[in-house]
Amino acid sequence: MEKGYCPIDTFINFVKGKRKATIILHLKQGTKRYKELIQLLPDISDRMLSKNLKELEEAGIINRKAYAVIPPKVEYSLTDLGDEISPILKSMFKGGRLFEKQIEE
Amino acid sequence: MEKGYCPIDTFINFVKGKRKATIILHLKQGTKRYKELIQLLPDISDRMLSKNLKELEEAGIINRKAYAVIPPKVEYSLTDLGDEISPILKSMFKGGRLFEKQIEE
DNA sequence: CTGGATCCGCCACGATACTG
DNA sequence: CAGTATCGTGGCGGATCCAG
Repeated sequence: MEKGYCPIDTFINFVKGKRKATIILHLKQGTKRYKELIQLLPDISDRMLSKNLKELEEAGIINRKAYAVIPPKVEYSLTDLGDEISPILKSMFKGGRLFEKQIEE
Repeated sequence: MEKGYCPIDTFINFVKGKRKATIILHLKQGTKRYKELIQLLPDISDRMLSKNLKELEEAGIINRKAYAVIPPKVEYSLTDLGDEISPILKSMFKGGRLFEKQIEE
């Protein structure tokens, strides 16, 4: 992941893609299928969801489990690493609300 | 800041710009001048630093204090809001190290 | 149902040069 | 010293079509 940057930048690079963080929080609620995620994220395209899921998988944040059945069935869930970082996302969630609040003023 | 997204995305949008987060952490250490920041962030361009500083100022995260002297002197410091979110950045810092660790393996 | 492949527009970012 | 102006570039993200 690039050069000897600040770890914060590393973190952001893993999480910034479109709605990656939001995906993680949804998976924190439990295992989800592809279609369920699409419905939970109404403003994301197929292409972006699959791309983000693949990147999250490569980053070791989520597990991908495909069943060899017809029609296809794929389940996504958090890895241990995903569990470790989810509290950080939670605090970012709270932090984001601080900003939203001040925008209204 | 776009639509009714998840607050996490709001947070990321405020902080993602190249090395904005790193700037905040440096200012957490105390008031800094423009030139000091440039030296602390060796891989950032003038244009990016001034742009990020301006955005952070508009976001209410930092204060900009210019002195009408020659040569010019400008000091940057964190606002209360900047103080509030800095612990979140700290935890992102720790989270980033988790990723870096696993990259090596 | 779960994606991959392709094309394309837009914006963040980089490098350089210039100003009060 | 502390920026702004300008130009060029790469990659993110959207839309659409196709495949197993």
